[in-house]
Amino acid sequence: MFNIRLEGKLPVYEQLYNGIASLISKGELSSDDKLPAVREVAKQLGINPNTVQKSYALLEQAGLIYSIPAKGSYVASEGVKDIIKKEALKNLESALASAYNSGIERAETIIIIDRIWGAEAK
Amino acid sequence: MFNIRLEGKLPVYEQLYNGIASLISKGELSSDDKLPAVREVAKQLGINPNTVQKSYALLEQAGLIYSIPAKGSYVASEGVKDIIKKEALKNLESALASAYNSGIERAETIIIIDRIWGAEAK
Amino acid sequence: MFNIRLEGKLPVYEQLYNGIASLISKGELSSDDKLPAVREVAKQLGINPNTVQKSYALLEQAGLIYSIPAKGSYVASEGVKDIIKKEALKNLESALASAYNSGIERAETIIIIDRIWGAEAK
Amino acid sequence: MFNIRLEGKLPVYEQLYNGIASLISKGELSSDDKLPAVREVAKQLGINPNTVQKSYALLEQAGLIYSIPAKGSYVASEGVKDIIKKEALKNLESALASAYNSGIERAETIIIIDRIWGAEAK
DNA sequence: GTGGTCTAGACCACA
DNA sequence: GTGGTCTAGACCACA
Repeated sequence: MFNIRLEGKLPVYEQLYNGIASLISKGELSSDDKLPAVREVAKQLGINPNTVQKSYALLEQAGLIYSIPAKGSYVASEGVKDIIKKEALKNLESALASAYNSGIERAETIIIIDRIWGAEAK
Repeated sequence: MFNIRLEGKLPVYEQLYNGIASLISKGELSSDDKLPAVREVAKQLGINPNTVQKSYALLEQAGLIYSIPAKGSYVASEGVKDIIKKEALKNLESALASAYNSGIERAETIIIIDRIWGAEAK
Repeated sequence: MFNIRLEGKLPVYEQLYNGIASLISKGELSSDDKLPAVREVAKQLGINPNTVQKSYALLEQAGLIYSIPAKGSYVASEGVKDIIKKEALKNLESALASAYNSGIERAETIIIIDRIWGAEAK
Repeated sequence: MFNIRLEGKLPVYEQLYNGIASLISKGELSSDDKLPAVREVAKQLGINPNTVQKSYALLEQAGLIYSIPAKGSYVASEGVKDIIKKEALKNLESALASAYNSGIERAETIIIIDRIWGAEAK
């Protein structure tokens, strides 16, 4: 159900968190859509239900989803995308400031940006 | 002794961590340099010694400084700057990826970059 | 709730860390189990909440538990027992090597082992 | 001068600490023997002088050596071997207790012991 | 109620 | 004087 690749060295629950947040901001998951059950996701991705549970808990804590006990978890309604965007912006500013402080050059960050957004943006 | 401004909503111990890491990567603190005592920093910045202690503990854990009880804390020796830079790069890539995923435009990130690095870099 | 004795000269937060890790590897605490609240443990053991907080933070850092603010702390999911065992084995090998280097006799270590594991194991 | 191999994943300063402590307990370094200068050791082992400095500081703190500024560092006189042995014993007991707690079998520890002390001890 | 942060202040071992 | 540990107690955001 979830088209999410787990890879890299970040904690699995964090990758899953980011993956779901990404699906929401891309519009592949809309307000009030039901998320697949914790056990479902666990089985499909081959990870432990507790790990999925943790990601869901963090998503709820961040206001991106809401859970109704014994019913399921749903994408939150009010301006979810904005919440995600704001959170991402905050992290970005913090990471950019740290990068600047540690002597990383402006040019280096632009290279990463072009790689991610695609250089076509020229 | 430390020229560090504490502001914003990040935890104080985290700001202090970043501030000291920044001084190291800027070369204002070099390998072998002694850091001011925990209580010294606390008094100067008007914060609690425990908070400073926490920052120092995190810096030691990250390999940026080492502490000898009853002696003091010192900037670590082996490639400290590189450690800081690598850590910052990893955070940056992660934050940029999240930003992209959440629909932030390339132009928006450039604006932040210009604000931090200074637009003169043109 | 926790059946843990605090004694000896190791820091309290370390004894508590070891005690909880031990409960997990003995199976008295299983994946997904909720740990008693920080304040709860503090009251029961007669120690300060901050000290418990420190132990919980170290356990989380070691990947043995995970904490969700305003929810609680839970035993981590993936192979917690293995993590504990591996860590213990590493420490053991290191300590035994140091013991050998410092001239401790084989017989002396066996005496300690018999005291801990119980000589009945014969 | 020092016949010490640095390898494995322990911090270098810790390996150096253990190596020197081992030389002392084996009698290859005796009371009041002069240790090679920090820079000497650093050059010979290809590591940073600060790292050596840290090991020396820890050895002094542990009472194994004493340093006379501008003269050098010397192996301590009173019962150095006993100090090392006591410290090793303390670590050993702690590690064995953790091993027991985490479900490691008595037999497993004996295997390691035989490997280190040599099975000839039969 | 819960984890997390922070202050104020004490004590310890060690140099 | 120094790093480190600990108590007592407050406040915060969040559920």
